[in-house]
Amino acid sequence: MEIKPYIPAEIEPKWQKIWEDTHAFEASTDYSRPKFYGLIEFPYPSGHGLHVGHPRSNTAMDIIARKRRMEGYNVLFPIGWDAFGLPTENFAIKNKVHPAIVTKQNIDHFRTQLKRTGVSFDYTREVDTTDPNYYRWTQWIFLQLYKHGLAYKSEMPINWCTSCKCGLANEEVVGGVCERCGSQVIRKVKKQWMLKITQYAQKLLDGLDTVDFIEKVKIQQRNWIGRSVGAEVDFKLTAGDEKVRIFTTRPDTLFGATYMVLSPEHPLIEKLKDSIVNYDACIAYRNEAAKKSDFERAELAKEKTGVQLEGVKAVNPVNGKEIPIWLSDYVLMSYGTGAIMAVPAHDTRDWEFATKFGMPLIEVVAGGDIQKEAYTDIQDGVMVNSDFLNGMTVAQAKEAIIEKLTELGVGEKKVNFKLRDWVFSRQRYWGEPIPVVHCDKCGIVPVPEDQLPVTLPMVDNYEPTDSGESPLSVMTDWVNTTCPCCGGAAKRETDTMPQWAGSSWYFMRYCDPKATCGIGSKEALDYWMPVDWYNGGMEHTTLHLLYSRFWHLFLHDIGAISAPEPYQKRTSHGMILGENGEKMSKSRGNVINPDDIIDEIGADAFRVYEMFMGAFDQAIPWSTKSAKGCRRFLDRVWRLQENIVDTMDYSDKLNAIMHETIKKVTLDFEAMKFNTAIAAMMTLVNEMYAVGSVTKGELATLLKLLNPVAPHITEEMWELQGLGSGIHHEPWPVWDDAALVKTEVEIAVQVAGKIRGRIMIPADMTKETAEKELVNHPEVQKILAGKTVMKVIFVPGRLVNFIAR
RNA sequence: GCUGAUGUGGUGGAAUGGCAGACACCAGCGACUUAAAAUCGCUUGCUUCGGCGUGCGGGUUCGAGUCCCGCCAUCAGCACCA
Repeated sequence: MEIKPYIPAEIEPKWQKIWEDTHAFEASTDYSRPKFYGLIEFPYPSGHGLHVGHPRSNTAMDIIARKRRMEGYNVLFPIGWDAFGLPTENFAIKNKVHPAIVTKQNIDHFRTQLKRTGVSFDYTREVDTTDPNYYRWTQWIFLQLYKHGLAYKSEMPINWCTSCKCGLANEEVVGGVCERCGSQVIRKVKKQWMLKITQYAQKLLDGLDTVDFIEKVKIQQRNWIGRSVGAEVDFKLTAGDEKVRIFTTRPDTLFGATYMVLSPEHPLIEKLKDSIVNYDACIAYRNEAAKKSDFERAELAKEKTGVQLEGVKAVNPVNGKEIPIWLSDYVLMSYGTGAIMAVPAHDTRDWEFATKFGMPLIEVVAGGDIQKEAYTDIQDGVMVNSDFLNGMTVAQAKEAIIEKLTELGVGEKKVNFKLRDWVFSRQRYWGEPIPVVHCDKCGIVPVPEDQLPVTLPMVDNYEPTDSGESPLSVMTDWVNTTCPCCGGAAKRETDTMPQWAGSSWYFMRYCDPKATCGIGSKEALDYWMPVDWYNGGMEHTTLHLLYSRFWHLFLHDIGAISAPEPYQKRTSHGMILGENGEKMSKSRGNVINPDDIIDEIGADAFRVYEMFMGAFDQAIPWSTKSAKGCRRFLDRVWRLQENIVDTMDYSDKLNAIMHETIKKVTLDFEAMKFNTAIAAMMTLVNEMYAVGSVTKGELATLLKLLNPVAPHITEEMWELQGLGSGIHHEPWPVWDDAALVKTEVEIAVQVAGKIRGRIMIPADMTKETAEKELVNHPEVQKILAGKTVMKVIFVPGRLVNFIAR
């Protein structure tokens, strides 16, 4: 039969319009139906537009969402814009356009591009983090955190460019110098708003046991939180009344401590100023250390540096021994207490430091060779040189020493977390204003909730200030206000929130995006939350995923949301690399624009390729040639219409493979093995061509299976074949296990594990029968000629292995 | 450095401890065509035809791409990019 040609440029816009006009993918507010909430990370609408990486996650969740609709669920699959942030602000400064205007343009561009890919987002629920109706509630959440003591101000080091005289993001610091001007960047201390995420460390850890995240995400989060059990121990000093508290995970090695190390920023240095003989050298060392990042400082491979505090020593509380105190930058103020006892015999970094500076080693756990390297094993060692601990295992010694320290009142058991509090201030314009005012009389006063949002003033100058304060600080009309408490003159907080703020609760807002009396109505939040399935990048595992879980756990605790955890299931996609195998970036010149690909092969083929190109969770280089192969596949699907047998039954020849394919595609989609699901459909189509014709029933099933991946072509063919009013609300196909049963199977014949031939046997042959009788099979006889069989191993449906001599 | 992952033909990849290379891409040959494109068909890991082959070296097992130990290489994150 003559059929019209397949022209994606005609059918794709046609169906996109029909879906929009019929509200096909809008979530229903019929809360009696079973729900499915599928989520992708909302994009940052950058000026460069969509790149081919975005559609990977989008299409994957789109497949799941479309399949769920066909399975009868009320599906929420929303989209929004994470639109505050540094790149937009920098673009705006450079090009003299207001960030709000840039943002609007970028969002419009992104939306247009996204719509072309045919993703079934519910665009009526769009969320934009820069919309005052949205950030009003971001500010509200901040106030709740503040009221519950989880937001506080603290001195924190920031990156400070000595030439631009402004604070820099880590990303703007390249190799220790300012990305813009190349001048040296130092760490400068500034008062910053902090969120006490550490108070939720244990809850964030425990919650992981209740959710279905892929294992590597759970492991990364657990390691990031970094719970470790140890002890805090007080060391007296030989000068002054001060004590130094140290944290250690190895209190059992206390008798092996030969010196102490303080972080160069440790406040004790100031307090002991008068007792320290070489105070100037200590300050010089601290200034040197300020030039390095924590990351550089903690590096194991680097040469250890340090300076000894002269004039003061520390006293080991268990044996009264005096040990020297050093400053070294490998001890960070941000972890533990900023001070350690150094046990060079049993800690690698201490060992390196001690070897370099000639500090003594005392072996307290026997079993290694401490002259060669630190002995860090905690399983097999036995305590020595440790007074009352001698002869104990490491585990026993830990218990015993903690008991002793507690008894003496010089230490205690301590759970410590690597997780640090969240630096929440930015000295930037393009972010949510932090809703507090500073009053000379009343101090920090939160803006009353009914006065939210505190809107960003629309002004012309949002460039960084020389003082390092936020650009908002020079907008006196906005800054000067009255105190909500006493009515006197007060000043607004001029720091803004980080981009993380808006992205920490957007998934809640989708449930009820236009709510005006809260983050969303209780009814909507109760129905939709938690997110059933959240797919995103591995790069968001430790920060965004933890921050947003923290906010959600907190909102649950104050009764604002019922579900305890925000995400029931979390999966991850791999990054799409350029054709040269490198990360796509403008500077490398290897960026692929989806618009170009869609122009060339159509959105459906683009989607098929995005899903077919490789394992979903792996990084894959892009290949435009391979993408064209996917277009060929759709052409072949289209041309199946040339030879159709008008029956809804499956033909005998294709019945088995039809059911196999339904099963494979159904299960593979759920496991996000999209590449093998598509391969199975390709195999089915190849088989249909081998048969020479398809029945209308076979074609209908193929179209339904393919619809989530290639929605436009399948809608068009469904209509052309007169199969109904829209494939997207057809029921998902089911397979019949009975149709999969085979009477005969081919198995491999091995001799001593090596393949020697293949034979056909009845599919239901039992292990006993096979092991007894397969030796007599004529083919097997040939293979085994002249050998004596010692043992037979039979694996049903797979192989038989003869151990023979 | 720390944490997590990855390594299989010319390329992307497939394979509950059980027939390595499914499905594609590229390339080559053939058909159709005045010709080209498109399409269709065939070939396609290496091989001295014995075999050899899943980054390298060991191990467990009747059997290892898959499990264990030790290396090497690459990628992601490292808290102010999001």
